[in-house]
Amino acid sequence: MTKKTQRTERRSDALSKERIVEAAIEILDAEGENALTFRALAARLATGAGAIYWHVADKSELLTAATDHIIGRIMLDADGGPEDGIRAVAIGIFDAIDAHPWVGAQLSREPQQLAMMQIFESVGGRLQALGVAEGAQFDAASALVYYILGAAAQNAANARLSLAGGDRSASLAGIAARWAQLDPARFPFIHKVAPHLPEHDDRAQFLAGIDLLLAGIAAVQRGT
Amino acid sequence: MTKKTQRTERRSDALSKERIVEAAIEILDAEGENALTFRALAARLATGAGAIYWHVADKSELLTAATDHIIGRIMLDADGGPEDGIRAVAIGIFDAIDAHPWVGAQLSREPQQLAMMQIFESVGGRLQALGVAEGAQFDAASALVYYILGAAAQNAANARLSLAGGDRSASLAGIAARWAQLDPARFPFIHKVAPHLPEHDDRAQFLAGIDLLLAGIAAVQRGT
DNA sequence: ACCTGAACACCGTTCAAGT
DNA sequence: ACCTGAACACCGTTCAAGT
Repeated sequence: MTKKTQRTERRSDALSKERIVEAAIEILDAEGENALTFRALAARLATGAGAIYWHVADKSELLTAATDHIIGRIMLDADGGPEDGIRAVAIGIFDAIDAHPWVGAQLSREPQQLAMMQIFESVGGRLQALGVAEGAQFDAASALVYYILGAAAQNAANARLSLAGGDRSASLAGIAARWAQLDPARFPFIHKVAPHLPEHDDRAQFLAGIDLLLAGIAAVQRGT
Repeated sequence: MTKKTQRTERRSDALSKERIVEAAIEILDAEGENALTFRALAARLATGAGAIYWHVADKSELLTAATDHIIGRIMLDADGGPEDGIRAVAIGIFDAIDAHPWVGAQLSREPQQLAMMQIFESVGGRLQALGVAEGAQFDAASALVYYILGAAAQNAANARLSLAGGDRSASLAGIAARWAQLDPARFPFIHKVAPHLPEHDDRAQFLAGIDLLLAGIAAVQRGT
């Protein structure tokens, strides 16, 4: 019969690393990497800037945790046979970085973080299932992971540009225009390719690269 | 017969973009990315911080110019047949980033810079010489460039770690130790691979990845 | 144990003033 | 035209002080 029970709502939101990371992700997604400051984060969490340091060592740990959070979720639902599994992992990462460009930058900044290890493990394990020779597995896994991260970082950077200047097809057209300005004598290949850029599908091209690597791995395996 | 000609030595070193970029490269190489500030740069050039802005728009342009400077030199001396030329370009970039880790980070940050275009052109042109079908050239070139940049960024990050903690083999051993601590049930592949890490050769592994891609490109070409 | 918020040291960048 | 250096706005991080 206590009428004045815990009417104070008990701030269900006592600060925690998890809540901090979630708020950081919201800021990163909505306003980009530059907008994530401890002051902005503290304001959003309605606390002092210093409070965050009780739960998180520094900004680097915050970004690492945010990246692990995103990638960790992805890695759960990659399925299918070994080859398709590798494609699924790759596409999962690609789409995650499309949705959260800052993840791409962070992955290539901090190679020892858990997210990287998960990617490496899930690719490597599937290569084993694919029957790749023991001695070749490490190199093959590295190649796939390097490729995935390289594409990820590039896409993150391009997304950053698009964020600044309009939509995707507009910014592709802008890039094509810049390419066309390069000296044709010095850059013949780029000139030949530039017109195809606006119609070009990042995601399909990314997958094509994965398939090239898988084809190379298969070719080496059968001794071609 | 003017005795007091220009005895003032005429500071042969009037500020210029080129001198600024060179000084920036020296700081980046010697003390890392964090050490490059406009104040440090001004001090080294014996001028005011603001003077630099007369020659360079901002820090981003400075890093872009420094990166273009390094990569531009590399691209001149890649030689050999088309396949070997691609390997030479790749190894040139790898070694450049080994010597200047900050280049690796910068390349994946600014994909539209001249250095990237040169890499793309020199890889793409050689694919054409290799006889890769028109429609497959763009994807193949992208795959190679993504891979090269991904490996570059990872190596840059690892070099940053080594710079902090001792030499390369020591830091590889450190990484192997961290890998061994991961849960073996969740990370069986990493556990199998960890012991091979200390004896492992970054550069050879990087080249192995290039060869996988070239093998894949060849396989697709002959329709396998 | 956890939070507050002022303070510190340090940035990139600008700009009035000099030559 | 080019340089100087103080000033501005803004960081990450620390820490004495509170509850």
